[in-house]
Amino acid sequence: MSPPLHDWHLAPRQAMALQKQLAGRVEREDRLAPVRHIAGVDIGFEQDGEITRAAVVVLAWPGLAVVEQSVHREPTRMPYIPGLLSFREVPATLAAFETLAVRPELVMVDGQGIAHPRRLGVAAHLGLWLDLPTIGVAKSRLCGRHKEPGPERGDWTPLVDGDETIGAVLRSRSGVKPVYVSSGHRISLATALEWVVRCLGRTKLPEPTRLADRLASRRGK
DNA sequence: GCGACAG
DNA sequence: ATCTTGTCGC
Repeated sequence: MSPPLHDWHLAPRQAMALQKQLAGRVEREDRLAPVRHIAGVDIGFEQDGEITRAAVVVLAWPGLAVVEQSVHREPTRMPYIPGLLSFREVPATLAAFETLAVRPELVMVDGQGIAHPRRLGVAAHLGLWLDLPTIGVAKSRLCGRHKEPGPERGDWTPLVDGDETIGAVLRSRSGVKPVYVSSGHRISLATALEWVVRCLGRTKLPEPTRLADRLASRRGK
């Protein structure tokens, strides 16, 4: 389905060099097909982190009804290293995607898109491998500076690193810590923000990510 | 050298 | 990420 871009088992040093190279291939402009299905992605762990559990939930648009789910478990490959999260989580995610009957036109990932030191967070990296539009929706900040967004749902402020705007800090729900939204691949920040807001339910996280999070952590409802 | 640091 | 009950608030 997705052509191999590179090897996954790399020393941190090599992984970082690869990220800089791949970042040059990430598209920040919109290149979206009509959206009929949106996928949410998240990773969880079992047995003290020994097992990595990738979860993908596909929702229909409009309506956001769940149409398909996929879970893939495998031995954890490497430890968590800030900035190298994709090397730990993307392989398992790709395996989960391969069992899907539906190919979504948009994917939301729990983590950063290009709001990353070398502009290649998990969402951007996954987008390159799947060659699909992806959006990063993180619960906390990895890099960049920003002002506090307004108090109402939908209020947001730009996430800036140096002289570059790498994402947005969005108040997805009033009275709750904001989420960090950034384009992953084949989508602009403005469009990414529109889709995240459109997919908001009554919780902090947009539905795709929220449902994937539950499935990955194997929590019921 | 001293912090910061997605999940 | 994960270990975990009750509790405060809309």
